[in-house]
Formats: sequence, C-alpha cells, structure tokens
Amino acid sequence: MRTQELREFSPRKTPVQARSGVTVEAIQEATIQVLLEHGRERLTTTRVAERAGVSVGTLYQYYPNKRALLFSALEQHLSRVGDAVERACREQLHQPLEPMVKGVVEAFVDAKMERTDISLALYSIASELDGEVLVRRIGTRGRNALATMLETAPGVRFENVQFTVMMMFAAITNATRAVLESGASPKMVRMLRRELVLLCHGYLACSGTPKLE
Amino acid sequence: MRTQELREFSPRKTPVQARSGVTVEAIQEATIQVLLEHGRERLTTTRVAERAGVSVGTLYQYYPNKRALLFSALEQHLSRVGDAVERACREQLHQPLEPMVKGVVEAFVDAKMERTDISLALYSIASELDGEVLVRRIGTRGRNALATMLETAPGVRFENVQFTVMMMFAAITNATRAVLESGASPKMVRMLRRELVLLCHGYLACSGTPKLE
Amino acid sequence: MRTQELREFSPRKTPVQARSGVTVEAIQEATIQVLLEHGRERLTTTRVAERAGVSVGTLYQYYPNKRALLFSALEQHLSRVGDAVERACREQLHQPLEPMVKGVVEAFVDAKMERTDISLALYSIASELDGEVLVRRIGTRGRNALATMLETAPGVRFENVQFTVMMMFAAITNATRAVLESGASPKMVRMLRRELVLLCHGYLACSGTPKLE
Amino acid sequence: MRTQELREFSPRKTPVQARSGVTVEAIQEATIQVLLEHGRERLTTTRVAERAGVSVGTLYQYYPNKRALLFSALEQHLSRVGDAVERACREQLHQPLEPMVKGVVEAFVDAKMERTDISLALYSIASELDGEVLVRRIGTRGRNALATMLETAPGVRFENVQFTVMMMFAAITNATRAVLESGASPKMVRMLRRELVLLCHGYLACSGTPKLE
DNA sequence: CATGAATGAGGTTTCATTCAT
DNA sequence: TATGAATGAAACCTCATTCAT
Repeated sequence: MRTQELREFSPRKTPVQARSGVTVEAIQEATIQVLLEHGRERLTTTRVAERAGVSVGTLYQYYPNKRALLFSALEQHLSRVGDAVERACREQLHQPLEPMVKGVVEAFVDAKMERTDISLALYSIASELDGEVLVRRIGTRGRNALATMLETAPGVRFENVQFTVMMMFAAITNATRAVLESGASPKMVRMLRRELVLLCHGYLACSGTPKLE
Repeated sequence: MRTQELREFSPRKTPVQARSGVTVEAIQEATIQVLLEHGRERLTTTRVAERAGVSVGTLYQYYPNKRALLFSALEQHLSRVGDAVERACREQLHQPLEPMVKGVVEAFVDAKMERTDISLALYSIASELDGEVLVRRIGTRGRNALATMLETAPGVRFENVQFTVMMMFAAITNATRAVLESGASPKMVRMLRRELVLLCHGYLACSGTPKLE
Repeated sequence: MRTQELREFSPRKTPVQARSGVTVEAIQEATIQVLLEHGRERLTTTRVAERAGVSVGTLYQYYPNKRALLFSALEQHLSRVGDAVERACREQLHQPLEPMVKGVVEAFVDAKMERTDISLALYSIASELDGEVLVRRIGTRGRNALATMLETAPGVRFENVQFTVMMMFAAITNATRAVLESGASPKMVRMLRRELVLLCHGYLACSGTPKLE
Repeated sequence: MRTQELREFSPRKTPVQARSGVTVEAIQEATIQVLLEHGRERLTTTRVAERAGVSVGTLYQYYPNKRALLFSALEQHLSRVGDAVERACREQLHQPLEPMVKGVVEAFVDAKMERTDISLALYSIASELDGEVLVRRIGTRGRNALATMLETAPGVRFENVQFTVMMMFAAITNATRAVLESGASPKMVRMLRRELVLLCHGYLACSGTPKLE
C-alpha cells in the first residue's frame, strides 16, 4: 500500500538526455506560475503544459498524474524549507534558548521569503495534499530536528517536547503565512521575525522547567 | 462588483416555511457529511442532495451554486466561533492579561471542539474560499474583538495591537488545527488549552510595554 | 471481488420516468449501429451518444463506463439466444436424438438470424469481454440446458456429456458465425440448418453408447 | 487499393543482418508476451518495444504501424498452422475418409498445442484483424487444401465441398479454441482429438453421397 | 541504425447547472 | 415546489507515431 502510494508520486522517468532536464524545470516553474495566476481550481494539466511550452503528453512523461505534479512542487519547496530548519537546528545545539529560537525563526522566515510567490502558491495545494504520506513525513522532519535541538538546551527541560514543538511550529508557520498573505512588506517581515522570537522564547521560557545537571 | 459578489453567495430564498428550514438544515448537514466522507474533491452537488434526501433541483432552489453551498457551511461555522470569541472578549474587558487570555483561549477551543467533525471538514474548503470577501470579514471580527479587549488591559500597552493580535490568532488557530487533525483526544485538548494560555500569555507579557495610567 | 465486478456492469439508474426508457433503448440501438458502421476500434462513447441523439452525459447516467455499455448489448443478445435454446431444450426432453438436435439447431439459428446485423456486430466485442463473469455465465446456461436434455435421450448414454455438449456447441456457434460473416444468404442459411443437424446428429450417434433401460 | 493494403502490412525492411533477425524475433515474442500479460487493450507499441529490449524507434524500423505488428504475429502463427494442415492433406490424398480426418485433426491440434500461449494470445487480436485481406487468404489456404483432399476420397462425393469443409473447419477450430481457453489439460487435449475425429468423420459419412468410379 | 523525447488528437469520464414535467 | 433527466464544456490522461540527436 505504501509502496503503491509512493510510486503514484514518483516521477515517471529520469531524464537521461540533456533537453529533458530543461523540460522538467520548465514544467515545475509553470506549475507555480499557473497556480498563482489562475488558482488551484483552475490549474489544469493542459494549462501547465501550455505555459511550460510543451505538450500535455510531455508533461505526462514526467509525472504520472496531476497530483504527482502538485506533489512534486510542494515537496521541493517543503524540502528546501525543511533543510534550512534542520541546518539551523544543528548549528544551535547546546546553545541557550534565546539564540536557538532566533536561529530557527530566522532560518524559517528567510526560507519562506526567498520566493514569496512560490510560498503563497503552495498554500492552496497544501490542504489538498495534506493527507499524503510524504507531505506529512517532510513536515515531521522539521519538528524532529526542533525537538532534538531543544533537548540539548542547557538548564531547561520540557515535559513533552513533541507537544511543545508542535505548538511552536504551528505558531511560526501560521504567523508567517498570515504575513505572506497580507503582502509581506519588508516592514512586516521585520516585525514578524522579532515577534516570532518573542513569542517562541516567551513560550519556551514558561513551558520548560529548570533542570539541574 | 462587491455588491454582486455578495449577492452571489446569499441564499436564493429566505426559508419562511417550516419545511424549508428543515430542508436547508438537512442540506447543510449533508454538506459536512459528504465533505468528511468523500473529501472536497469528490463533493458534488448531486451527492450532497442525495445525502440530504432531496433532489438536486431542490438544492439549487436554496443555493445559487456550489460555492454558495460551501460558503454557507463555512460561514455558519466561523460565525459561531467568532461569536464565542467576541462574547469572551466582551466579558474580559479591563481584566488583567492572564484571565483575558484564558477566557479567549477557552472560548475558542471550546467552540472548535463542540463539533470536531465540522471543524475538520471545513479546513479543506477554507483554502478554496480564502479569497472571499465575507470569509475575510468574519475572520476580521474575531481579531478586532481581541484588539479592543487587549487595549483595555490594565498596566500594559501594545505598540501595534493589530500585529500582536494577528500573531496570537495565528498561533491559536493553527495549534488547534494541529490537535484536531491528529485526533483531538481529550488529553491533547487539555494540553492544548493549558499550553495555549502559556504561549499567549508569555507572548503578551514580553510584547507589551508597561503603561502608566 | 465478484460483487464489485458485477456492480461495474450493472446499469447506473433504473429509469423511473417514461422518457428515460426511450433514451436507454436509443442508446442500445445506437451501440449496434456504431459497431456495424465503424467497428469496435472506432466505437466511442461520444459517437454512440451522438448517434442515439443524446449527450454523452446522458449515456453515462445509464452506463457507468464503456465496457458496461458493450456488455449490456452483448448480454441482451446472448440472453435472447440463450432463452431460445433453453426453451427448445425443454420442449425436446425425452425425445429421440434426431428431433432433439433439430429443435435445438433450428432454435439457435433462428435466434441468430433474427437480427443478423446485431449478431455480426457483437462478434467483434465478444472477444473483448470474453473473460467477464457474466458473459461466461450466460454461455454456460445454454450448455447446461443442452446437457440436461441429452441425458433424457432414450436408449443412449454419453460418457462425458459436458464435453460432448461443448463440442457440439462449438460447432454450432462457429459454423453459424462463418455463415453470418459470409453474407448469410437465404440459401446458405438453409444449408447451414440442414448440415448442422447432420453434423450434430452424426456426432451424437457416434459418440453415445447404447443404454439398456 | 488492394496493393496499398498489402503494402501497409509488409515489414518495412527485410532483415539482412544477423542482428536484425534477432531483433525482429525479440519483438514478435514480446508482442505475444505483452498480449498475454496485459491483453490487447493494453498492448502498446512502447510496451512491446520495452519488453523486447529495444526502443520504440527501432520497432518502427521494422513495422510501419501497430496493425502490421499484430498482423505479423497472427500471420506467422496462422501460416504455421496452415502449413501443417496442408501437409497433412497432401499426405492423405486418396486415402479413405477415416485416416483423412484423423490426419488433419491431429495436424491441426498438434500445431495449435505446440505453443498454447501464442494460440491463446492471438485469439484476442484475430477479431480485430478479421477483415484483413491476408488473414482471410491464409484461412482460405487450409480450407482449399481440405477441399482438394476430400475430393480424392474414394467412394464418396460431396455435393458442395466448400460448404462441407467450412462446417468441418468451423467445428475443428472452435472446439480447439474452447479447449485452449479452458486450460488445455493433457487429458482434455486427448479427448479433443478423439472426439473431433468422431465428429468430423460422422459428419462426412452422413453428408457425402456414394460415388461409382 | 538506434534512441527516446516530444507531439497532440482524441478517448473516457465527471459534474455543475437547467428546465420540462 | 420538487423532481431528476438531460446537457455539454471541460477535465484528465493515453498512445501511435515522428524525428533530432
């Protein structure tokens, strides 16, 4: 079952010739463009292919179905963000809470703001693919990295790290989303960064219990 | 334009007869059921009508189109939650931060947990209707009530209440969503309540500046 | 599994209004017409609907998919033929071999020749649907009736009636097919009748062993 | 018109190199395999090429189109069977009816049973290519050989040999098909042989009229 | 000669919506 | 008013075939 699900999304062929690499990228970019211009409801495989300058048939040589196309777009984005968060977490191991929070928040916000168009476009399909195994797995990666990091924070212990992390994650992602959806002016992004650090640090400070080492 | 948009969603006829009231309710309930059972992608007007025990024709007598149907379901739910939050805000005017937060969080979580099935079902259509005027307006109501309340908190002042509220709101709604989507066991809901209060209060305490009165 | 298979072919809705009865018949007739005019390869649901004077949508209200459409055409025809054979078999119970064979052959050939166009058209789809449960079941009906009849023939016994019947059935159906496919002129049909009786009776006479009663 | 038709099916190039011979054979074998595994509906040129270990392009170097591919598979098989029958007929010239029938039936059944997989696979495409000139011509070969043979049978004359042969042929081919499709166990094949001889001989004995020489 | 990426017409199927009954 | 048969645009997807590399 799981294998089948995974196969449903795995790309159909690995491009061996040079030109197909170009094609795949064109399709991926076109997916985002169409998503932003027409919205998820009106995103059709034909429109994406057209936008990418190829035929539908070509699109279907690389993606077995529409969901796989959307999935791939989402996955790539979430992976990038996940990577950024993981890296930040690794860098802040054993640091005090404050720099920890700061590092992670900056990494996340930066990653999201790098291509606001993509970030925005993908919110609309995230809900559609929410149930998917891989999507969940990717989301989990970030949370696990956070949990691991928090457990190395000196002088503080969290009763239920998983839950704490979930709370923090929910706050970070959704606040960022709200800012993105209301335009993401530089000023707002600056405020977002500052306030997210405040919010997360405040929460962790209250939620954790002192630990003797 | 806006008038037109608003008209597009308003129910076609006001149910004056007793029978119509029953029918409309049946359709609304059916919408939720179908949403939960088949998912948004496979929600069809025919299926909803069938589930409600009426014909498609009848459905179209009460809703001008499918979006109006979904919209109405979402609106009703959001209104209920919005009302609860507004009431809580009114009750906590001029209270200290802690009870304020506690009151609002409890009101929100309670409202969401009253019918977890509905709450869950509607997440899938929220993104679809996200751009709609009315939906935004409803979301705004809660935030305004929160802002108004916060400004009556004794001894503390917020530089940019709108932003602060937005942050808090984002955290509250998304954490609740995460809990709902992972099953919403009584234990988790209890933790959610407690941690949300911690998180919000921590944030507000950090974010606000002392105020001389 | 079997239930699912059966459902795949069962008509989608039972026509309750008068007009739909007409529609279904028009679609069935159109299926045959298109089959004859364009061949199975070029039979498309759109073409059938067009020919029937309805829209594709209407076609799909009565048949869940293309296979069901073809299946229904085949089933109706085979049932009719099967009925004729069964009736003939019942009428010849306990008769001597000669009238038995005559009765069955006549019944079969008559049934097939009643609408040579339909008979011909369906050969092309029979192979496609050959594996299907119901098709097999219908074919079995005729053979069972034949076997039952043969076992009541006075003074003769067959070692392996099933096999004997299969042989006879294969000969009858395929010879009829050959005649149909080469034009089925009245003269040929007359010869077919006579020779089939000869062939079957000759075979049964050789194949059976005398039985003391 | 006819010339064009014939050209449509002829292989595009005559395999002169050793390698090509291997390739063509691989493709033919792959055609059968795919036919058996996926069925005619899902037989695609790409799949056949893949299975044969070559690219689609290569396939199209040897066959001008898909029909030609199927046609060639069918033709080869039918030729082989036709050869066997012709040979048997030649060997039984001027023999009495009984050995004639025996010889032909054995030859036919043996030829069909040599590769039951191929025989089975081809039934599904026979109907599709039924109208083709060459296919018909091949079928005719066997019947002509049979007719020629029967006319040399001592002491018996057939009023309409063509028709008689057609009947016999229909019985032989379809009974064999039925046995193949129900598994073709050794025991069944043995019975098929015996009963076909009975059936054909019985028929010819009844159908023919004594002849003075 | 072989490859396999690209094509795009055309197939099947769905479903929001209308309207005669 | 309620019904549900009919509509048909439009979606997804396949696959025979070509041709630049």
